[in-house]
Order: sequence, then structure tokens, then C-alpha cells
Amino acid sequence: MERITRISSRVPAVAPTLADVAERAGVSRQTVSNAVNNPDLLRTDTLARVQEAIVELGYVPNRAARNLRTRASHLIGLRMSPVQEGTANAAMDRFVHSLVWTSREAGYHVLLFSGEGPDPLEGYDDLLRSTAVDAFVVTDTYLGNPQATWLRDRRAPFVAFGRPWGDEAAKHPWVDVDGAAGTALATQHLLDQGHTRIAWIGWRKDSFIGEDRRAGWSRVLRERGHPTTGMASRVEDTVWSGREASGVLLDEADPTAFVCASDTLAMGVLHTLAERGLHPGRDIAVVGFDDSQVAQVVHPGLTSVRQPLEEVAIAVVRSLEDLLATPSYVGAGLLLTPTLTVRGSG
Amino acid sequence: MERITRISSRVPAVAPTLADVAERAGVSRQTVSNAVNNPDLLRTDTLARVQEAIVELGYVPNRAARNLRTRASHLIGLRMSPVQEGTANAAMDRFVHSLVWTSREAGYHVLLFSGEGPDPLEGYDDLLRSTAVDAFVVTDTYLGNPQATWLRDRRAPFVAFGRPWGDEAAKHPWVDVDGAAGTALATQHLLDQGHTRIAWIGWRKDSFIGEDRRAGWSRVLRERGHPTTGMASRVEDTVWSGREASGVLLDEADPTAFVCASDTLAMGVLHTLAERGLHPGRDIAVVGFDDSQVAQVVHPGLTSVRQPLEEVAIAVVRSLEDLLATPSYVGAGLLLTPTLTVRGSG
DNA sequence: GTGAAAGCGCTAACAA
DNA sequence: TTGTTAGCGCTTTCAC
Repeated sequence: MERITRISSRVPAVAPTLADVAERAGVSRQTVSNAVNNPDLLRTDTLARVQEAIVELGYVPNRAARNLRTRASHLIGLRMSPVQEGTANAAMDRFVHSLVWTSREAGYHVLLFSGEGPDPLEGYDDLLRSTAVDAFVVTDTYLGNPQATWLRDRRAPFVAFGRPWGDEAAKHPWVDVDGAAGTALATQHLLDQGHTRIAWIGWRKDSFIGEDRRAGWSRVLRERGHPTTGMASRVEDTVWSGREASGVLLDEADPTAFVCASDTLAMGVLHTLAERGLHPGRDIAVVGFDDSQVAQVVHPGLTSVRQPLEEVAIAVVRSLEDLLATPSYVGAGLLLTPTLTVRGSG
Repeated sequence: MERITRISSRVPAVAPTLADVAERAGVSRQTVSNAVNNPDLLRTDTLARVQEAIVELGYVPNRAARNLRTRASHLIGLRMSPVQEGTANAAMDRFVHSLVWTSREAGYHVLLFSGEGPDPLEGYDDLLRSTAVDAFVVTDTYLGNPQATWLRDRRAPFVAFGRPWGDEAAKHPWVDVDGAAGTALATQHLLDQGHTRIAWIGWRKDSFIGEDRRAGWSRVLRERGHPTTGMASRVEDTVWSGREASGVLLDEADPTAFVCASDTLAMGVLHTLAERGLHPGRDIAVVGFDDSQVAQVVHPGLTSVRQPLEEVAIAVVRSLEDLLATPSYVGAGLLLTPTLTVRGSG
């Protein structure tokens, strides 16, 4: 049975199906399917014939049909949190890019969804149960949210970018960046420059990540016998807070350098310095965290801890593949080490 | 025929199907389908009974099956271009956020794919022909790329964020932001502040967008009889270029203000000012374009033209709905007007 | 190594 | 208003 006539060789009016290819190649539909998915099963000449037909017809497997049959979508769900205006949250966007790129090579695409509304978890549920996605990449645990528990209860396959803070017994796969190692690197770098009075501006105490990053700073200073008391401030993650906190610290603790939990806070420090006629890097050193675009373009360049987000994405996708394999495999959590990008500010 | 026993009421071992709901409600599968998709067709009491069964069973329609049957995926494809390190390209990320948010309300999700490789268009083709996405949102025409032609030839449904530069006869739906209006706004703002020698730093002449933005600046100045000759520079979109260009202009044209085609270039101007001990906003005014995070956090705040990306996303999704409706409808291109966010730099 | 049969879960078209 | 039939395009048995 012939299908609808092609209007042009380049743009068929109707997409060819397995059956079309099979007819053309003189084999059964099943053989074409095998040629696509298990080429090893075919005899070389059969395979060649089928592949030729595939090219001639411009056949591309229909995803919906395949998804229906295999009960998989080859889609990874990623929830986009609302934009944070006024902060330098480069990490998320860079991570998305890396994830898209990496997952492509693994045969996955990234499905973005926004998780706003009464129940932030609702989006996950629908997507999963409607078989729209195979798994999720969760970045919110990164903020200390215990939603991993919820997802596990729903048997939702997911890999977290961020440790299961406060739930060390968690059994889900995760990848994270060692914030303490990053700030230790930053602090060490400042010590190497001759600074000894190094202040910390970080987040409020209820932030696991904030405390982690703070730990790197305090550990290095204590190890070297330098003061930490009175040298630290815990504030909101805003430029304004960074500006305020650095002003107070400059007045009261006489630091010559600042390590900050974020580029946003570091930018706040730069505000204070500018207002006081001090030059970052020359008079006072400043180090931020995340190596955001802001750090890259501001004068004279903001030294910043850079998370290896490309590697994170690779590890996340690898964990995802393990998780979705049969049998499913969940490896140990992976902690990656950030680097320090040195620029003019210190 | 009873299905596999549920393990718990909350997490069924097997997702319920239409048939399960139908059996439970004592109706046919089709009626359940109607209850979900065309509730108006049902008698009130039948509808109620079916809905009750849906809730009890926690039924969620299987997307793959629906997609196969309806030949639609309710997915919008969006290509992610590689990250531009060292520039303040906030627009794309903000737009993605807006698009995700807006398309959700229209029942669409956003599928991200990366278009790298030998043929940048390959990704589009596969996605479309495999019925993975219903349509694309194309942001690259935004840079003047004529790939719209390619997509049209493939009969790929798409809406462009960006005018069909150089192809005014293009028939595809598009939404764009009036760059000239934005820079006109910026220039006018500077004139209102008393500036008369206002310099331009923009992109190379082969950039349609760059020329568009430049036109707003030059038009306003000419209208008011202020000089433009020797007041403009066309460079690469890098901080470094902005720094260089502003240095030269300051030396040779004696401007008191700069309007730039991007925040990246504006940041370059800030570098020059910092190096010369000049204060942005007080000594020299600087206006950028895009209202990036950089503009928001840098000292003393960078005045910048802000694109209404939320509105763009809304218009894009609306166009998409029109395009995918039957019969398909393509309205006129829509040009939105940006606003000016005034900060310390001018 | 290849083919035939069956069915994934859903909805368009029609019949009742 | 509701039910029946058929089939979307694919892959998983299981024959041959």
C-alpha cells in the first residue's frame, strides 16, 4: 500500500514510518527497528540496505511511539526557580547550559518547567506520572531544602546537585561542590599575598551552604593562627547587605581582605570600597564565590571561587544513566573541588 | 480484569490508565477521555462520577500515548547557544525564564537542546521530524542570522524573537524589541540631564541589531542639533573593546556621556573611568543595554535599557498558539518598546 | 538473522 | 450523551 505522494524529495508531506522503510528495503518492520536500535543483530548487507532506505526516505523514529512502547521519554526534568533580580546568581544558568550540553551526548534532552504555584512539588508529580520525563535533576537541595525526601517517597528518579544536608543517610545520588575547599583556597590565596586579617561575609546561619563555605575560611585562618573572632558577618545575600557588612567590618575589625560567600556580597564590598575611595586589590582584597559574569566584567576584575559546573553536569548525567539503567545503580555522592579565578580584586 | 495490586494508596505500583478509571466509574474509556479533554460533552453526574474515579485512582494521562495519538508533544524547542563567558548576556537567560513561565500557562513545556556540531540546524530537524517538539522558539535571528529561511523550507513551525532582518517579506511570526527606541530613550534621558556631547559605542556594522540601536542614538542627537560625527565607535562586544573605545573617544571627542549597545561595552567604559579616576554618573554618564545583573550590582549602578522580556515571552507564546491552531494563523510582527532603568551611572 | 503477532495508552470517527 | 471500533508508530516477545 503506497502512502501519500511526496510533494518534494526534501520535505515529505507525511513523515515516513518504519513500515515505509521496511517496504523500501524489502524487509520487515522489525528488522528496520533492529537496524536502528540493535544494528549488531543484522547481517551486514541487510543493515546496509536498510540504512540506505532510511537515508533515502529521511526516516526519523517517532518519539511518541517509541516513548509509549518503551515507557521512557529520554527527557530530564529541571525546575527553573524564579529569576533573582539584583543578585549575581550565575551558577544556575551556567549549570543549565552545561547540563543541556552534557545530556545531549547521553541521548537526553532537558525539559524545563517552572515550579511555582501553591504546591511547588506538584510540577514534579504531574511530569513524572504522565511519563513526560524519565527523571529529574534537582538543584534545590542545594539551598538546603529537604524535598529529596518527598521525591524519594514518590519513587521519583532524581539526581541532586547538592548534598543531602541534614540527612546524611539519604540514599539518592548526588553531586556537589566542596564550598569549604573553595573558600579555603581563597583564604590561602590571600594569606599567600601577605594578608592576615581576612574578614568573612557570608549567609545566615540557617544556610547549610553558607556554613560550609564559612568553614573553609575559618579553618585555614585557625590553622595558621590568624584571628577569626569579630572578623565575620552573616547577612542576606544582597549587594546592600554586603555593603553594610563590609562597612561595619572595616570600621571595627580592620581587615585587609574579604572572603565572601557569593559574588553578590563581594559586589557589596566593592561598593563600600568605592564609596570610601579605596581600591580593590590594591588597598583591600576581595574574593567572591561563583565566578559570575559580574566577577568577570567588573573593574578591576573580581577574584572568585569557580565551581566546576561542567564537571558537575557530567557527573550528574552519569549518575542519571546509572539510576535509569536496569538494574538501577546508585553510587556514592560525589564532591568536586572548585578552583580560584584570580583577577584584579585580590 | 484486575490490574496488579496496589502496594500503597499513595504510590501505585503501576500507573492507572484510562481503562482503570473507566472500569471504576462504570463508563467506557472514551467517556473518561472526554471527561478529561471535553468535559462539556458529559452529563453533569457522569462527569462527577468519572472525576471522582480519577481522583481516587490518582489518574494522570500518559503523555506518550496522547502524543502518539494527537501527533503533538506540547513541547516547545529552544536552542541554547553556548555560554558567552566574559560578557553580560543577561537577555537570553531572563528570556528563558520568562518563556518557561509563560508557556506553562499555555500548557507547554520548554525543551532545551544544544545546537552545536557540524550542522547547527541538525538539532532542529531531528527534533521536529521525530515529533519531539511541536514548534520552536528561535532567538538566533536576533543576531541577524537568516536561518528562518531554512526553518520555513522545512515547514518547521516557529516563532522568532527577533525581526527578520534583511528579509522584510518573511512570513513567519516574530516578536522583537525596538532597540532604536531604547537607545533613543537613553539618549533623551542624557539630554534631559544637560549632556550634549553624547558618545556611542556599539557593534560592528554588520550587526543589524547594533545598527538599529545606533540609529536611536543618532536620530535623537540629530533632531536636537547635537553632534554625532566623531562621537561613535563600532567594536566587538567585549569589555576590553568598550574600554579601548571609550578611552579613545574621551581623548578625541570630549564626550560627557556614553550610550552603549550592551552592558558589556558599558562595563568597559566603567573600566576606563576607574582607571582615569573619573566617577561614573558624576563626571561621565554611562548607559548600557539589557539591564543585566551586572548593571544591577555594579557600583554605582549602571543605567541601562531594559527589554520587556516577560512581555516578549507572552507575545511569543500567543503567536505560537495561533500558529499551532487549526487553521493556523500568523499575525503581524510585534515590536515592543523597552524601558530605561536609571541608576547611579547616569 | 529475520518475520509475525501483539499491544503500549490514548483519541478520532462513527454508531448507537 | 455514551459506547464501539480502529489505529497512531513503535518495540517486545517468540516463532522460524
